[in-house]
Amino acid sequence: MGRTSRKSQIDYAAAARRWAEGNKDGRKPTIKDVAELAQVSKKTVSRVINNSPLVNEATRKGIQGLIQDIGYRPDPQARGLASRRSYLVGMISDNPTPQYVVNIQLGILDVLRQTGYELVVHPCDRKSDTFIEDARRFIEVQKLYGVILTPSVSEDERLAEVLRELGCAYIRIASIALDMEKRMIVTNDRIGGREAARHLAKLGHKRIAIVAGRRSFRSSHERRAGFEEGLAEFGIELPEEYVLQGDYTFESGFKLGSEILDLDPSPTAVFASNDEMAAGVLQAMHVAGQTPPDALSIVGFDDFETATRVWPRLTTARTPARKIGRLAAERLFEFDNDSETAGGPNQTTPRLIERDSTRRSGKS
Amino acid sequence: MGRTSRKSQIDYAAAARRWAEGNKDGRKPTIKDVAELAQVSKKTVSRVINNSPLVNEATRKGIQGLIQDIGYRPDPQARGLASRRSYLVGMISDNPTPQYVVNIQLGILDVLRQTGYELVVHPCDRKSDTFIEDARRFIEVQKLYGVILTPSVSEDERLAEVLRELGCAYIRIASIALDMEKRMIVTNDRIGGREAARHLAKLGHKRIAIVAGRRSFRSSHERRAGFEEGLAEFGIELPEEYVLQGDYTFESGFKLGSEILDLDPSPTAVFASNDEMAAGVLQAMHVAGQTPPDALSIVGFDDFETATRVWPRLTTARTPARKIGRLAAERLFEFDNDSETAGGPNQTTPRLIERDSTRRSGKS
DNA sequence: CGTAGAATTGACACCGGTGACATTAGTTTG
DNA sequence: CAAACTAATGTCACCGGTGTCAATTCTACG
Repeated sequence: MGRTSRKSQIDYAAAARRWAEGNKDGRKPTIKDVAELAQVSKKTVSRVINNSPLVNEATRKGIQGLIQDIGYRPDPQARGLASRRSYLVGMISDNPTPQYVVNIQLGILDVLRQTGYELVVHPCDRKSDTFIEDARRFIEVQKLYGVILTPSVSEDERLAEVLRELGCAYIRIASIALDMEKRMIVTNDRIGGREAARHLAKLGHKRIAIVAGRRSFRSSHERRAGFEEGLAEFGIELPEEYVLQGDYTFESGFKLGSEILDLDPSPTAVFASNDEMAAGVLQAMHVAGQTPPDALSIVGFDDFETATRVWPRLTTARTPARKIGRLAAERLFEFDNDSETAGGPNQTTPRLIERDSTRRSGKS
Repeated sequence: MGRTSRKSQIDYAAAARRWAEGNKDGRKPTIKDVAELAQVSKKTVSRVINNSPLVNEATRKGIQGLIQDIGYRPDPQARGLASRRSYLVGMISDNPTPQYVVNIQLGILDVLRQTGYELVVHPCDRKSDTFIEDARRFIEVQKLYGVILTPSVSEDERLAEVLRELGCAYIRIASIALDMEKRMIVTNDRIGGREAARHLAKLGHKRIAIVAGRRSFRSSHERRAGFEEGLAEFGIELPEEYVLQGDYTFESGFKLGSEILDLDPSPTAVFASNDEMAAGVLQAMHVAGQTPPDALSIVGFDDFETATRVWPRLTTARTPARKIGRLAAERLFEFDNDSETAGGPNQTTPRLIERDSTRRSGKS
């Protein structure tokens, strides 16, 4: 290999200077300009842009330099039109927690920044009856390169079906594997729930309640299942009246928090399956004149900002949202591999962050 | 006007049926297909799509129906390529508060949804030395239709200059008018600061401190200025030692909160110029064993989620973020008017929300 | 009724790239 | 040295629209 270029040497630097000269009016260079300056066809420049292996090394280097020098940027619209794709990645979400959404976005962008792709955000309402239709149009019309789905839309099988049908790459972020490995980022909420239970059990708590999220959410189910597993390890029962049904909102946490106060025998600890509800429970305690963790230890889930803003600061299982976004974007770009397995890490594990809302049982 | 179409009547409905017949393979229709079915040129269909007035009413109606029936959607890439524009709106932000960012996004999307435009998010770091260059590339390469700038990037004059130079429509969200009216959404933070002061003064407080934000932020300056105005109305002095310099972060609020405790004579109230810092002050009180508003009334600013999550819930001046996003997007689409004035409302005013973190001075 | 002016429509090149396929040049093989 | 490859590059139509300007059809009017 390593044949030298077949044409007489081109002075690319000189070509770049020539361009600078002849372009006083500041026109943006196109592929045609590059081709002419480099004395090759547009197609060869196109190959360089797309890292095609079918280009002589010397030619490639020269053209790359030229592109740098004159500041040529391929037009994504033209590229997309011709190749029936786009350089856009969509994020479809219906999660009401800004903290989560923004951090996932940031994680995705950490990766996209290096690729020249852009992120188009698309919140949605899964309950709308045009939801699937709207999403389909969005994906089809924009010819999205890929889509990242956050909970709970990520759990929607109809949407996944549409994505497959359209041949669009996609990654589903969820708490369990709902799809082929390469299409999932699994957050292992079950482990987080287990850690929460273990933490409280180790602190000597026996009467522990749970404020659960909506049953239809996988994460809610997983967090609870993990929690029960953790309790079981310590031989702790979870009586039915200790299971409070919330919906991940602060308000539901607040309401259930008051109910906890009426429980008899009263629990000494609660696991709220997200921070919002934990904050709600906490506030209910304050309103009732209690000061956790005196009478009640509280563990949350997610470690979003709220966890450190409230007092006492919440012990909570951290969901590494930004990292999740990053992984999702990374996997998205390896999606075209033919196998079903992921091309890299596709799991994250919550870690328990101990703060001030939990303490040893009995101490007061 | 109202001349009838010159060609013999076309049965558009029949044409649509014919399409459905001949398209068993589910190909997406293009403008060419529509044109052939309607027996007009592509250009006429193009005119219909773009609401050109140069189309006979009957023809327009027929083609519109046909487009509906066969589900034709113009390709934004092709449109953009030919007309040297795009159907993308950018949001450039460097605000660290997820609550704010997401709500602005939602507001923008409320408007975009009806237009077929999509939102591309672009967080940035104003301190990076390639910031301007990066932003320019983003805007130029994507040929953004318009850009919405949130504080504090919205205050960056270099960026505004780039936008103007590129002929890109843009809206700056900021607390004072920094630009032509049609390019601004003004949030009137000064009024919010004034309301905060009035509220505390009316409650009988005389010794009131302020936790200010970074001096270089306009909002911070405005909030403080308004606050001082409000105090002045009631003849209240703001001694220098009552001005604590923070930076809008929770941590700075926390740190300054402890310092407030050491002040002598100690203030009976504080105005923290955003909720994050207010929450920090509040937490510092808790850590010191105090329970606001007993010894210290606290007023925040923004009314983001944090305000209602902490205990006591914060009295605060509400920044209607989603509405701000909505207004910004609306104004963006009226941008092409030749005048310098805004085509609709371009101001919002914070409203004081009274909660539990403030009370009458002296009561304890 | 011929003609000017307004209303409508069309022809065609072009936006800036890429796909499919052809071509050319250098290398290896028999 | 011809044949058969391989490597490198080019040709040209086309992606799906829009801009420019010309052409056609009406309507109004002298």
